[in-house]
Amino acid sequence: MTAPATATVRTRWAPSPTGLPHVGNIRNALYSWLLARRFGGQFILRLEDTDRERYDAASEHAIVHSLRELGLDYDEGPRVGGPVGPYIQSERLDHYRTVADALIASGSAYPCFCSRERVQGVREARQKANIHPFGYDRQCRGLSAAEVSRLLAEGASHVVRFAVPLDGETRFHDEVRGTIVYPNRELDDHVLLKSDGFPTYHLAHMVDDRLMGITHVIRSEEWLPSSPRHVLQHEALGWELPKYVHPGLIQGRDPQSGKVAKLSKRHGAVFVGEYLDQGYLPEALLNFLALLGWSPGGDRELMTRDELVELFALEGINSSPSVFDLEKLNWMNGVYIRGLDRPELVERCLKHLIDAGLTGCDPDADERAFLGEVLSLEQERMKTLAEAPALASFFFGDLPEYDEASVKKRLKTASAGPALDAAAERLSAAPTWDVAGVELAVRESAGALGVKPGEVIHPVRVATTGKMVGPGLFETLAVLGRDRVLRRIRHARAEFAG
RNA sequence: GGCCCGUUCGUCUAGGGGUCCAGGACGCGUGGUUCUCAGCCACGAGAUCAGGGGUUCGAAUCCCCUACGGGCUACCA
Repeated sequence: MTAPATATVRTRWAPSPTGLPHVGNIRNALYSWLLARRFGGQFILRLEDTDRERYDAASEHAIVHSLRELGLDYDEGPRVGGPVGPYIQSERLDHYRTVADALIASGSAYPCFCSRERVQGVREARQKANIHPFGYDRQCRGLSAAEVSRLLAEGASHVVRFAVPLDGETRFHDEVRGTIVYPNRELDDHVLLKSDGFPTYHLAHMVDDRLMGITHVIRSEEWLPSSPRHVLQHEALGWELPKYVHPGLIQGRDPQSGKVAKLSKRHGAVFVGEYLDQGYLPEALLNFLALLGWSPGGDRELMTRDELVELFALEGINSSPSVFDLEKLNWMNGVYIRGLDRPELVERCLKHLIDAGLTGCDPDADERAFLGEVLSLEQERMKTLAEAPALASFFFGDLPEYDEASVKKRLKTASAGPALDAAAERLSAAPTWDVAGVELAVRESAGALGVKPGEVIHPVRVATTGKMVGPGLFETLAVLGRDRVLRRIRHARAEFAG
């Protein structure tokens, strides 16, 4: 795609603060952000808080927080402001009222005084009798002007509905799907303004997109069926359509039934904050999410944020749904963790180590250096940062936690005792305590006993780390330090080895 | 039920009429490296491109039908 010659690209992410943002929501934010950054435009955050019943202040914070943690900076929005604010819908109610009035004046909308109960009853009856459209039966659309003003004067509760054309069809272009055709007779007269004076999504989003100069509306497939309503509203107002982009949905699998469906509590919807807390790196999450429904073409998979911006294009977006695959995210996160340099690795793991009580909340330079040595030994084994404490805990404290199976296999054997004794003796005498020094000591112990190095290495590993899996033994011993190593070997010798 | 959208290895995907008896990645299996695990490297299994009809000299690629999957069907977004 080529950059629009005249208008600059302006995209938005417009979540409603009714729940914490999950990866499905964030992917749309990502695509919107990427498009804006790719073409040097603006990315806007707008809060669609028009549902007073479901409003949740915590999710509002989570939305802003998640974007910040992921580094998806917005040019305009709540807190930062901007030229076409406010960016919170509840603060711009008059705009929606104005547009609704204009629509009423031109005959494209009308007040509806029907009760919720009647509307619901009608809907059910029509659906059962297969009368199209299934929803509202347009009773109030035929009200005389006199009747309307009488009811209005009485202060009768009402909503404002859009007058959908009775026949014909609505067609529009979707950037990833091509032409979409929708028969108008399937569309009932949807609500524009609720009885509490708040707009519905149908009205609010398009008014704001217009007023905020949004050029590309990126939202998932679930919005496709209501798009013709939005197109019709634009036509009624004589407004130019933004470009519509409807990527396929992200689906999750229900562990019970194995069936896939739109991400939801039951179907694997995990909040982004949770992934971040679990130690998934923002850059890995973004890279992975970008690939769920988009591809740069070819074999390219690992991409930095900048590369993503550089390569992103609407053409690569997929119209078919995709299943969120945690296994692949785990792999990718591991790749990114392995790419971290030592100070970064320490920085990112710090929170988890502190929470686990392995280090103080403000480690000094020496402690950080030690953490760096420890973590880089475990780095290649980490799938998430949260695994750091469990993997590295044996580096801390007097004694490690001894794993029963490991002890049984490597320490409670006839050869373990002599091996530990020999190792302890040579290690205590080792002239230098570094990788080469301890390696020499351990190998000489084996030589003296006339056994293979493994016969000493394995018992020493369990004696000093408590487990039979872990980083290379010599590197481990070097970091552990002579005192700790000898103490542990002697303890294991006395405690376990026959 | 109705309408809309979708359908390439288990999963994410490349591919857009001949170079595809379909390529890459995750996962899986085997082997190598090695003190274990991990990592890394190599190899392998895995898709009659949902099925059926067309169009064409030629179709994963274009058209139609069917099946299946998903979405929507609120004074929620």
